[in-house]
Amino acid sequence: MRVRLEDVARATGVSPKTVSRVLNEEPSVKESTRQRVLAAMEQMNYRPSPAARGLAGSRSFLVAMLYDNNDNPASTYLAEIQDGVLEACNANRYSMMVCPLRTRVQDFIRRVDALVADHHIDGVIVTPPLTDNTALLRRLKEHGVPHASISPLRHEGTIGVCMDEQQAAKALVGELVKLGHRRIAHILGIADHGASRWRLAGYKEALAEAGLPFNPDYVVQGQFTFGSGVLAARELFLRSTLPTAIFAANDDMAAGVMWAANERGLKVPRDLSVCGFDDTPLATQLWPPLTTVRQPSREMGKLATQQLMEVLRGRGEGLLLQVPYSLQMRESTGAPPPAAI
Amino acid sequence: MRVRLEDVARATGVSPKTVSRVLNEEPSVKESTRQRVLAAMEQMNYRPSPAARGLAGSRSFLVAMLYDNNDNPASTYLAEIQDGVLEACNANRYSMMVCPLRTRVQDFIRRVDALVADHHIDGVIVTPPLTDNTALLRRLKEHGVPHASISPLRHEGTIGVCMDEQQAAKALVGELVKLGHRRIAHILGIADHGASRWRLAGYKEALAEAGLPFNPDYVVQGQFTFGSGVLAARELFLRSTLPTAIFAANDDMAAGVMWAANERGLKVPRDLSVCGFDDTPLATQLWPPLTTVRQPSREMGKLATQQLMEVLRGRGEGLLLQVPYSLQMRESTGAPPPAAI
DNA sequence: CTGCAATTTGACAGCGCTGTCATTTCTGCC
DNA sequence: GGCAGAAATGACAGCGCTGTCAAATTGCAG
Repeated sequence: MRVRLEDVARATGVSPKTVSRVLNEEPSVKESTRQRVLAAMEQMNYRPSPAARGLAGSRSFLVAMLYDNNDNPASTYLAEIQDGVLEACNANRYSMMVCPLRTRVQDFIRRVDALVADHHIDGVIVTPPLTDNTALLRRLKEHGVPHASISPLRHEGTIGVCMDEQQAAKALVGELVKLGHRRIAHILGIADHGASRWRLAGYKEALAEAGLPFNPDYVVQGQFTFGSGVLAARELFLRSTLPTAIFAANDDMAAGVMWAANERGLKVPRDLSVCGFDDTPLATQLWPPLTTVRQPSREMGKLATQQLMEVLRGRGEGLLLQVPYSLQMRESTGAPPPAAI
Repeated sequence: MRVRLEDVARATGVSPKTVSRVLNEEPSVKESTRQRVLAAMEQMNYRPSPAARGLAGSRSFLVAMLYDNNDNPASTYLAEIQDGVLEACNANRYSMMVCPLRTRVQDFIRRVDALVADHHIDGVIVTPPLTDNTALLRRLKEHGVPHASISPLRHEGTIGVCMDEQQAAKALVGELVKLGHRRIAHILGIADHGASRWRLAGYKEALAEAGLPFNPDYVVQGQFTFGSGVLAARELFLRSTLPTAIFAANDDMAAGVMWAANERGLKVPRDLSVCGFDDTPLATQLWPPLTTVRQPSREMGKLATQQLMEVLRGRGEGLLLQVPYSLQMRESTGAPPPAAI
C-alpha cells in the first residue's frame, strides 16, 4: 500500500534508522550509503508521513502564519505575503497553516497555546501588527517556538524582513516637494503600528529637509482602511487653506482620499496630488493611477520564511533582511495648482 | 508534560479506548460515562494530538482548500473564501491547508497526489475554476477524498454552494434596460469558466426578454483581470456606434472599463454606464461606485465547508446549497446619453 | 429467576517514524 | 600488525492514538 521508510531500508539493505538519518540530513552517514538510499527513495517514490514524523520526533515540519483579524490590513497585502510564505515552505518541505488572531479578544493567547500545543508548530511567521504584540511574542518565547517577523517595529533580536519605510516615505514626500508642493498633508495609520510611525517620521523628515513647517492641522488620524481615508480627507477639506498634496499612509486610504476628492469635485492631480504606500493592485486600478511606494510583499513573505528555515534547520541564527523600496511615481501626483503657490 | 488520552482515562477510571470513543463521538457509550469523560477532558484541558490521531486512525482532521494559481481569480475573492472555509474548519475542530495548483503545469496532478498521500487529507474544498477540472475531480475520486465545490459548473452529484449567476446577470442587465439602454455590451470572462457562461447566458436572456438584438460586435473576450478589462473596453470603443452600457463579467474588468473610459475622456455614467459582478471591495472604492452583483464569498466558503463536514462526519450526503444574490445598484450606471436614444 | 441478545467496555497490537544507546566498521599511527 | 578513537550503522522502545475483537455488563422475554 503505502511505501514506508522500512520498505526503503529493506530495498537498500540498511536499517530503517539509517534511512531516517538520510531523510533528516543528519551527519555521519557515509556518502555512498546516502546516495543509495536517496536513489531508492526516488525510485520507490517514498514520501514520509508527516503524522508519524510529528508523533515520533520533536519536529512537525509545520509553520504557522499569524495575522491580526481585527485591524486587518488590506487582504491583498496579506494574500501576497501568504503566497510568498507558502512558496518558501513548500520549497523546504514544510507545511503552512494560516492562523487569524483576534487580539481584541482577551482569550487570543489561548489560541496560540492551542496552535503550538496541538500541532507542535515548529516556527511562526508574524505579520504586522502582530509583530509588535508583546504578549504574543512573550508567549512564543515561552513555548520555545522561533519566529520570523515581517516589518517588525523593533529590530533588535528579531529575524525576518523589513524595509526602510521611513526613508521611503521621506523620498516620496521629497518628490512632492520637488513638484512644488508646500502644503502637504498626511493621513496617519493606526497609532501603534510600525508602518504608521515610520511613514510619519519620513514625512516629517522630508518637510524638515525642505525647510517646510510641520503643521499639525495637516496631520489627521486614519485606520488604514478605505473608509477612514475618505473621512480623513473630508476632515482635511475643512481646513481654511487646503493642502495641495496628501500623503496617505497606505494605498487603501489614498484611494479613499481620491474618492473624497471626486466627491468634492476636486480633480486629481490638477487640484490635489495624492499618494499612498504599498503599491497594492488597487494603485494601478484607480484613475488616475496612484503614486506610491512599492513594497514587495510576496518577496518579503518568502524571505522571512527562508530566514525562519535557517533557524529551524539549525543552520544559524537567521537575519533581519532589508528589502529595497522603489518609488512609483504615477499620475495621481503633479504640480500644485498655480494659484496655490 | 502533555495531557494524554491515557491520563484522562485514568482520571475517569475507564479505559483509554472509551475516552477515544467519547472523543470521536462514537455511539454506544453510556451517557453517564460520556459526561464523566467530557468533564475530565475539560478539567484537565485535554487536547488530542493531531499527529497521533492521524497516524493511528483513518482520519487526519485536515481539509485542503485548492485554488488555481494560473488563472488566478482576484485575490480578494479567494481571501474571502479562505476566511469562510477557515472559520467553518475551526468550528468543527478541523485544520485547513491552502494549496495553490498550477493546472497549466502537466505535473499538477502529482501535487494533488502528494497532498492526499502525505497529509492524508480528509476532504477538499474546490474553488473556481478548479471546480470544473475533470482531471482533478477524477483524481480526487480515485483517492476517495470527498470534496465540496464553490460555484461548480455542473450541479449533478456535486455538493457545496452556488448562486444563480445567470438569473443575477439577467436581473442586472434588466436594470440597464430599465434605465433606457439599448446598446449594451458584454465583456466575457475566461472561456470555460462557469462564471463566464452563466453571466453571458443571463446577458443574452435579458436582451431577449427586452426584445433587443444580440449583437456579437458588442461581446468581447476578457480574462477576468483588470488589464483585460482595459483592453476589451478599448476594443469596444473602436465600434462605429458605441455601446451606452458595458456589463463586465466581474468587478476587476469593470474597473478596467472605467479606467479605459477615463482614458478616453468618457464620463461614467453620463457617457457610459458600467457594471460588474462580485461586489469586491474594489467596487465601492472606485469613483463612481460600481453597480454590481453581490456574491457573499465568505459565506459561500463557510457553507461549502459545512456541507463537506456533513459528509466527513458521516451525517449525510451533503447538499448543493444555493445562496441568494443581491443587486447593488450604484452610481456607475444611469440613463444613457439623450443623443444616443 | 434464567437465558439470550443487545449494549457497553476493555485488552492489545500497531500506525510510521525517531531518540537513545549499543555495536560494528573504518581510520591513522606507533 | 595491532590498537585507540572516530565514523558509521543498527536494535529497540515508544510517541499518542485508534482498529479489531473479545469480555463484561445490561435489559428483557419467558
